[in-house]
Amino acid sequence: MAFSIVTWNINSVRLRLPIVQHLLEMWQPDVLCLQETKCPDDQFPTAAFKKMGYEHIAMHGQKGYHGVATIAKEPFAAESEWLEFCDMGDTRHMSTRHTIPGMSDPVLLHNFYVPAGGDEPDIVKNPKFDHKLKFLDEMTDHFGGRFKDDKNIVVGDLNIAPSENDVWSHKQLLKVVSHTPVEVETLDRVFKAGGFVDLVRQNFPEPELLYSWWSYRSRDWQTSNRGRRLDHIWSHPDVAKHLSSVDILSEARGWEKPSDHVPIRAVFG
DNA sequence: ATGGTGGACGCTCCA
Repeated sequence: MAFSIVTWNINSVRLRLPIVQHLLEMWQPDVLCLQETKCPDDQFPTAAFKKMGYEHIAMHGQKGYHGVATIAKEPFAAESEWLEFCDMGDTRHMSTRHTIPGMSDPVLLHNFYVPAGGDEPDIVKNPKFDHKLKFLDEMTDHFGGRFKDDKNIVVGDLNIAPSENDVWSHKQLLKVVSHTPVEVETLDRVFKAGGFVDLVRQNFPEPELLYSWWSYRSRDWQTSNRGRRLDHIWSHPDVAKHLSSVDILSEARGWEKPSDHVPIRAVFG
């Protein structure tokens, strides 16, 4: 029995509700993790999801910025604590426990929206870049500490394209926030602390070019194809063993009023 | 070297 998890930075769940519904009809995932919902919890379009058979919703949102939500067909347990990164109070993380058929232990599914980090890759001149690196350091602490005995899955917009095959031009992006060596190294410490497997790369090995995001500031995203792989799905090796396929839905970048990110799906079993 | 677009909010910030 297959079980699928989708992650998507939706850039306003209320504005994008039609394309979210389209995705649910198309893929019917068991679990959908959204980032950048930009929606306070009491204004989340809960009824629209319930009407589509997604009756179980946990969210952690705020007015105007950030916000994550995890939506499922079957019941799950939401962890009551969110990581309060850097004491900013930003809604950038939530975690939920799910039972996946064929797996003996429940998984702990982390839904992340890592800070973008501003324009300049300098921690002195740019406090947002400093915040991004500190946020990642706190992730490393948590995966080496409180979550170390869990079967973790990490999904979300991590706002870093780690490999040279995750960007349209490695050379031209080395000094661009999202692909700088210090970000890649800091993210790699998170990855190693959790003992993770990159499920997307397990399915599409290097050197295949993979992108999940194309800027809005481009005349024709498809022709110029200057993308970056900012969205990720990682898991504990015991979970990775059950991976059967991964899909990156690039065509969603061309949908009506698109997000600048596209959905990624991992299928288990 | 610069600007390009888009969303939320409310006369501006963030990506």
